[in-house]
Amino acid sequence: MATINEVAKLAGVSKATVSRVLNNRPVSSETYAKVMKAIRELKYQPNAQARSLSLRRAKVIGLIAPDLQGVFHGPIIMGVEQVLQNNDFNLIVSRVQSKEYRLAKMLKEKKVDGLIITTPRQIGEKAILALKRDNFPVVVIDGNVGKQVSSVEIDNYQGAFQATEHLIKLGHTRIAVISSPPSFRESQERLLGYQDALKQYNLPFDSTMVREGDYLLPSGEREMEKLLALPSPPTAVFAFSDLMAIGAIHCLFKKGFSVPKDMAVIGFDDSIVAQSFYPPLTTVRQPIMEMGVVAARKMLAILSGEEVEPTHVILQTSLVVRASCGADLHQ
Amino acid sequence: MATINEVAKLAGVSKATVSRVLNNRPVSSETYAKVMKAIRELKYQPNAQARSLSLRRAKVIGLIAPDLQGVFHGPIIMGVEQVLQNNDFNLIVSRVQSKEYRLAKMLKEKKVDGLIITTPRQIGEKAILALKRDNFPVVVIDGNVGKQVSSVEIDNYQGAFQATEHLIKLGHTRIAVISSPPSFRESQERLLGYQDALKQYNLPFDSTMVREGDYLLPSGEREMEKLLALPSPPTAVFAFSDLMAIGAIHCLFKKGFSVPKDMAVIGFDDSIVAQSFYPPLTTVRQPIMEMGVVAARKMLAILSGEEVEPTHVILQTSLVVRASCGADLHQ
DNA sequence: TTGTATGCGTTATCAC
DNA sequence: GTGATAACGCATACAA
Repeated sequence: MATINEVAKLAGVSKATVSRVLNNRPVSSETYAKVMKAIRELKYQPNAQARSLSLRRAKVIGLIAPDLQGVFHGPIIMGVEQVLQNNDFNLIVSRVQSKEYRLAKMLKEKKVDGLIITTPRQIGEKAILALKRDNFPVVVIDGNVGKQVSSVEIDNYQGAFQATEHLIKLGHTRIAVISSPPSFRESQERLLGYQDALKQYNLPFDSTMVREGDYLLPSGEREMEKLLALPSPPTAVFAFSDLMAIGAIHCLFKKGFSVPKDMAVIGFDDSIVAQSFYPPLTTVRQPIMEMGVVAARKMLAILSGEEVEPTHVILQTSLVVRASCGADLHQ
Repeated sequence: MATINEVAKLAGVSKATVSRVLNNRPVSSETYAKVMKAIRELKYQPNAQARSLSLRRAKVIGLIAPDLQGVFHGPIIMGVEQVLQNNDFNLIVSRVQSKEYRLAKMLKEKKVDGLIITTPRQIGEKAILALKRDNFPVVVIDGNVGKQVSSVEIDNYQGAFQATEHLIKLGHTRIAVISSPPSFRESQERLLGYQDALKQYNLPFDSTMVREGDYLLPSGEREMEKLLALPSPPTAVFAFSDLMAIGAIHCLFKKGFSVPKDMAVIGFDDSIVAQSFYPPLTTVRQPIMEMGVVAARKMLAILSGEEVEPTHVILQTSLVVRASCGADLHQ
């Protein structure tokens, strides 16, 4: 590959001048033409590494996630990459490993200009705050590490409220919940939304109605079974993930029950499994890809100096009514 | 951040010596100790960009895909990133845009050392061959661009044969196919596997039994409907994706049919939707993540000079028997 | 407007 | 074993 020196030589100018036309700085139209001609002839392509070293920025940002696929992190990657690509940045993705030090490494090596960290449960708040303290650009998705670091989250409270309210308006009074681990912040937020909806409609809160799952299908199936064994079982169940909702339905189907006739079921996420299941799942839609988009925009704003103070955006959920609760069966 | 110069100064040695300890070259144990002490004190971290510029390799490889999420490309990314991380490489992911030139750009800029390209339908054979001609390290996943470029694919023929044979052994003689677009190579390979299985068991091939879908759910539903309208409908259907198989089942359920009692349905992929659907889908499993793993290993081998001649590995599929064909209902 | 010289932070090639 | 010094390829302050 040709270098800037060869282009300069062929065009009969100094490499400083070549650099100028590359960066759209004022040059005479004649030299511009000469240089462009040489660039084309040599098929010259600037070396990104040399440029990065000189400019002290890589035009690469890193994304750290516990998982690089799946219904949650997949769309986030899509969203992030989309806006980065439109701004001529590249995206390095990395799955977080046990050794948390890897996190800071990419930044300190200057391999990336900033880091977007999603669902930083395994990483730990202190590690992220340490980065922030060293003044590294950091944006967190779906995690709470304090007000010092910019973040984008979704409104878990509101999502849970919507789901519960939907069930209540359908006439249900005994509404069970299959939750995620209580230690997760979103579990608490969603549980609060559920309880507040109950309260607002003067329905009693019954602690036997809330079961703990782990977001995956088998836990939904398992907890539904326990719910069914209750002296007074629920008539509707709100699962904190689509997969657990589907797991609950598996249990119901195996026992010969019908959905939504015998039991209304509502999920959370609106992932591909919600749309493709039969009956199509009513669920709370998380604007997942948009989280990635917003996070990437925020990172770019930080890098360009537009955003100096950390900000926190909370994206709204929306209820997607399909067939698993008995409304709008015309899907 | 400290540089190698500051470390040298603090340790009272030259930066060449610091570089030596960093790269495990012979130094006296005393100087080694001095340098390490200085490194620790300054929290020195080598600058990856400077190193890349000097070494002319970035220790980054790029992955170009039509999509960065979903049941196919998500696992591929996982597989690739896993082996790269274990070898201290980073992964830049990029969704292929209309402008194909972006493809070569990362390579020519030396932002990445090599490129893994998946499902290169939109990219075009000539663009990839052009890269190969310029001697850029390239590995293709799930695409055929000729013997010149290393590739990893799955055995579509065998997968289709397995699926068809399974249905035949279950007693079916009228087996329909919901295919993918005939222009796709894998469509042809799978169709051949289907036909050969028929032939091997002395079953006639009926062209009205093969319908064309587009891998997505609605097309499965649509084509199932047409199949049902036939004078002599099939008793089993083999869809070339899980989503189309599920679409077919949607159609069946809406018409009051039961699966597998009234119709056996088999899919292809073994994606998350196959496992979570009810009835759980019998399907042909593609070792998707493994494709990523193999591709990444191959890329590393190319870069280290181990692999000089292009090789082509074909991964085997396996039949996952669940409930949608009536066998092994004990799932 | 253009050229010269220097810096960016490494590694590598020499000498010593 | 160790230390100068020259690349690596680009951007830029300063001169001209």
